[in-house]
Amino acid sequence: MKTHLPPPELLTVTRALRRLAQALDTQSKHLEVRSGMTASQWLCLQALAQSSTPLSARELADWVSLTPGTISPVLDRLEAKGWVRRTRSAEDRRRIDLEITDTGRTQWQNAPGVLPETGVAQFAALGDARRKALAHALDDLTALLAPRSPRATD
Amino acid sequence: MKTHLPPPELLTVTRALRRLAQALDTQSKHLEVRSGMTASQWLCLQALAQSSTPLSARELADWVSLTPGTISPVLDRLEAKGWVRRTRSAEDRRRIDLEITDTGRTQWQNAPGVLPETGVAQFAALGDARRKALAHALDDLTALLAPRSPRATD
DNA sequence: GGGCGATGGTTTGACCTCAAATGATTGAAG
DNA sequence: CTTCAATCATTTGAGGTCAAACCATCGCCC
Repeated sequence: MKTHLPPPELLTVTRALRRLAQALDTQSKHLEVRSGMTASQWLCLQALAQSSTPLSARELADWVSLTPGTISPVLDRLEAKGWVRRTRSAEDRRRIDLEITDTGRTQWQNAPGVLPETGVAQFAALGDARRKALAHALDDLTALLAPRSPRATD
Repeated sequence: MKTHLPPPELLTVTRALRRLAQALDTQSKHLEVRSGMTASQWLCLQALAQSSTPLSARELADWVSLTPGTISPVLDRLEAKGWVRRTRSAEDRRRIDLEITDTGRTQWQNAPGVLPETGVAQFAALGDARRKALAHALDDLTALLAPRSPRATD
């Protein structure tokens, strides 16, 4: 029996999460018109830009916390724009080696991030302690609500 | 020039937000197989269930923080299942009066929420102060990152 | 060498989301 | 009364997301 009725804060949390999710989506669209890349594409580029070695599709998917099926069409678009290179691996012909191209790297560097800039600026302007507190609280909440860690590697 | 380089907490925040967004999506799929309704559908039902008077499409859209164009197909599916009723308003024939049906209400009441139950339980089990603190922090962050309040009414 | 299960990537089907375009209907201004 | 801009809902087009089905390839075992 569900004795404990839900605490009132739950509504607040739900609302806030929805708004955040929506903000992420909105920023993604904004990013798209400004830089020609969506948030997912940005994230993939980031992962590839920061990796020293080529990634396989699964590795990239793990890195950005998405499924291989999801990033496949994303990579199609990135490849079409000439921002990533897909090459079949020589050793294991099932694998695809993913690499960012030079133009892809440039595009990524010049693009605004996945969070709205004004928000980021305000966040950065907060005091160090306050920032840490917010980040920590959000992390805690994430641990509660998104328990299945997408990366068991840490 | 972007003088202040981003604070390190930003990466944490970004990651956490992505995981939360993904958790919401996952829960939505889960909700779908368990109750035959997705998160958006659940939210629409909730709004209609809690409103004493019929809502127009725009009012409902505002309430759930979505656009009219988004909820239109959602309502199609809810109507097809017989969980909401769409009736053209008599006074203003442009308007659609949206109402939840009895079966819709029952379905909504019996469905798990839009947040993963285990997470909700853990959250509820926290101390009152801790809960409030988390909710408040999340709210602050939302105010920063999702400034365009969808509801100026409070 | 010939199966055969495991692994890697892609495709499919169903849904969500938004901005912009469309079609109806209203209300106000001539 | 007619017109015309504003408002309401829906449709369209482009993307994202997942699970599950699919095909290719590898590696092992006989």
